[in-house]
Amino acid sequence: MRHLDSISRNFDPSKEESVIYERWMKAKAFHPDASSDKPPFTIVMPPPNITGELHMGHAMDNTLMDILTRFQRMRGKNTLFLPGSDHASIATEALVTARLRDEGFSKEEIGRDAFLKYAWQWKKMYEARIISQQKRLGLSCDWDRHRFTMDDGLTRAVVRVFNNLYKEGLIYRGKRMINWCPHCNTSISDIEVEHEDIEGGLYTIRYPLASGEGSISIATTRPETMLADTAVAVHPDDVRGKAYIGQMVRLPLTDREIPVIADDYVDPEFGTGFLKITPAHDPNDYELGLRHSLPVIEILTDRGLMTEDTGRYAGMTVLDARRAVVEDLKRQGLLEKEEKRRHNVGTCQRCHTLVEPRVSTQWFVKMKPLAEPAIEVVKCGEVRFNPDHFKKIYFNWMENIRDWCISRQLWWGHRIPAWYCDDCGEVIVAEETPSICTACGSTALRQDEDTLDTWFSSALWPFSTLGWPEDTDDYRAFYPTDVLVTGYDIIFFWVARMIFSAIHNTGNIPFHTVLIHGLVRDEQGRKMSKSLGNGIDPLEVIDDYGADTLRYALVVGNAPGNDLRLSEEKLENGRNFINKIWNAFRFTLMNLDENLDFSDVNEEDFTIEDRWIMSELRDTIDAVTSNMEALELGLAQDKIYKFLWDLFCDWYIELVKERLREGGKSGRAAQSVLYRVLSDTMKLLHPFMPFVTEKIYDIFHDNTLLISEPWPDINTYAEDQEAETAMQSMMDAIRGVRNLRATYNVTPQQRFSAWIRTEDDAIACRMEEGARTLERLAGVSSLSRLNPRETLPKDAVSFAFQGGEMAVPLRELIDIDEERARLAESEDRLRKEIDRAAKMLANRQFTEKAPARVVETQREKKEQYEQQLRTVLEQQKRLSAL
RNA sequence: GGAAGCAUAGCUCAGCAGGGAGAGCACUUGCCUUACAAGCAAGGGGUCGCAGGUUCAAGUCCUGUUGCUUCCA
Repeated sequence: MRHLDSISRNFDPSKEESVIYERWMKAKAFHPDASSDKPPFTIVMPPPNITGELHMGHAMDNTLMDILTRFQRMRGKNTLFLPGSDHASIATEALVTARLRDEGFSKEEIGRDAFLKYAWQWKKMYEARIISQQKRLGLSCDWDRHRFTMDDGLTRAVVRVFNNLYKEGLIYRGKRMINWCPHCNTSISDIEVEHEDIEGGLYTIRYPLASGEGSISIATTRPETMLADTAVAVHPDDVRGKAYIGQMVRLPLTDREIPVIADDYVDPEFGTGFLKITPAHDPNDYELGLRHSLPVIEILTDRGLMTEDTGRYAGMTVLDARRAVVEDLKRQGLLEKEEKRRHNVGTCQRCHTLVEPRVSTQWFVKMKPLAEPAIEVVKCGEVRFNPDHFKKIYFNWMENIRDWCISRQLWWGHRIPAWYCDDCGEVIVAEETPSICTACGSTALRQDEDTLDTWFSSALWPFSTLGWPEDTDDYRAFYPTDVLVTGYDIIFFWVARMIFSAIHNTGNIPFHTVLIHGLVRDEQGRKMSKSLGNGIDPLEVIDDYGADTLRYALVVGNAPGNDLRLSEEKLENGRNFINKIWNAFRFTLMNLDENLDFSDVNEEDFTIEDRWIMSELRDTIDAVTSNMEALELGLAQDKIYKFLWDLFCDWYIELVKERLREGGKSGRAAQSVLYRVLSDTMKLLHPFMPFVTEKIYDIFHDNTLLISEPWPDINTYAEDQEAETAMQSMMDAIRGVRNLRATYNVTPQQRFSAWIRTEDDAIACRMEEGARTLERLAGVSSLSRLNPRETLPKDAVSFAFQGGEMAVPLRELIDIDEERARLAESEDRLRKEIDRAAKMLANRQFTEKAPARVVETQREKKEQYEQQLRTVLEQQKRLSAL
């Protein structure tokens, strides 16, 4: 056995963690064998973007997954935690472009191939950085199976899915209203648009009637789009509009005339009841335009600037054009009113530029047929959300789903596997690059310039990473996966799309459980963000506190679906906890003999506290295991914390110190219990704090890796109600004496004798056996039992504990008045309790309807309180006799 | 406009099967008791947002209401 001198006073994460991680790696502890016959457990990691560093959200997400993984591994599952990263098409392209700009180039200048080469370099660098960060967190991922969304295999999966969906008519190319980000210069999907209220203006414009008699007033928040108006609409039932329907109005600032039409889409309550219709630049107007076969006039370029045909406005930004149009209208006396108004605008999720709705030719996925089975698997419970209520959000989106615009005007990503024939215009979708046109035989083929939405490949992640579409060993062994852990912010983006993609392509659900967690917020509850500068870098925390502490802080109070505030306080808490564990370990170590084979310890050598702590450990294993199974990780960690600190350290260690000093059979038994209980507690805690637990376990058990050890078995510990009850009395008694000491400021050095009076022989026996414990923990120098009928000595102060009464001779030390007050308070409290219980028991409704167990509990409580009250009354009598 | 979540001690939050309100931190008091002062011991502190209802019994279930947050349109 090692000497205590060789064990430092504190656990030093910066020294130990990397060494331990190396040992795991060397042992291939994270690497499952696909041919194993153990039942599988699979988690695929939501791949972080290669755009930067790991942030706190990743740290929490990854920690939760690692806890589940380590737990299942210890439970004997063939466990795969598959890591990877995402190419994040739009985000990466923006960053790479910006980097190029810093170096003085534009992406157009260097061209597509050079740009991609540059992006791959970027990918290599950032991916490596992220992996090293994840390793520092202690993640037990199988790095051999690390995947990137643009790996060859995953790209094959993307191409296969695109081809299949196209053949099935579920992918189509067409001219539709889409969202255009003028800054990112690409189309984006509906869910990449964020809606926010901004302060803007409401302009009322006068549209003169073509007949020359009168005009129609129309309110709009986007006056510049009037240049693209192709109609004015009014609700068919609106009396104000009746006379105008069918007439033409002269569109100001242009030489066009447009019709007044009737459509019940128009809200008569809004503005003047008349609505300008701009099919090219508003999704609702576009739909309305289709119904009425209105022409579509575009006035914006890809860059969000006014087109050449807008005359004097050509080249202006939307905002400049708005000012100019308003100015011109004013000058012509056509601006009737200008008022302030908050209105809702769409912005790009990525860069927060105002999104321009535009009509454009893009590729789309037809969603309805794909959504239906995806809704069904959640409805029937094949896929479960935790917390359950998130499925409502899922249903709401899936049931109102619209076609998904998947093409992006970007270079970084999966290029769309479609080719166009320059000669006959044929569109060819294929898995391999075609050499001739399938329609006319021409070789003048051009591949579509665009790439796919990043989420198109992420949607395939649970199966593409395992080798699909090939029928690989991994795919057979680990698919479908088990739990998906992610934040509620990407239920639409990712979870929903994985579910329908998996069902459609593999015929199977991708996972049976979705564990949703919240966001990590700062101390004040604000979202961590770059712009606020309130983000905490997980790596810095690991440098300062170690990974175990960070993991602890990210799990403490973590309930599914809830946001989590991370604070210095929680980190200090975690650090203190590790220190506590470490010292419990040091204490144990310094009290162990060389011989760790405890076969010489017999059942009857165990004392009541030994039996008690083992019974408590049994309860803890049981509770923690069910919490883990129910994915209640915050609760599980809390239970281990309480067992270790409040029971094992505060009581058990204190209780056995004497026995350890004395040695002998009893000391040896205590050693065995310390060793066993601490070892098993390290197992329970290992998924949460893998490093410190592995280190302790390593010193206890040579050449055994805790990570690969089996989860503690509840059956190795006996349930011992007797020991639990006995210890309850003992702890009550000790607390009672300590309380008196504190109340009367009796110094710890001052010892005194005590009497115990009880009708329960077993309790008396225990107390007498535990006399030495009472001495050490409560300063009671000797204990003598009084006959139940015997009166207490006159100078005694007593208190009741569960099952009896204890008295100490404190008369000289106490203030009589204070003691009177104390007793009066006790009396008051006890009477209230008795009253409460008595009322319940007197209620026949209660005794008849409540479960017998509950009634019995109340009866017992009443008796206990009555007994305690008798003690107090007697004490009062004695006091007044003084 | 539609929907969801939250409201419990000074602060941050647990309380998942309805049976007497919990933790951490902060606070008060006393202790360097040779595992740990990153510690030990003893304490104070809450009409569980408000109003109804169901029940023998409601922080817990139902309805309404107020406030905050979020998602969708």
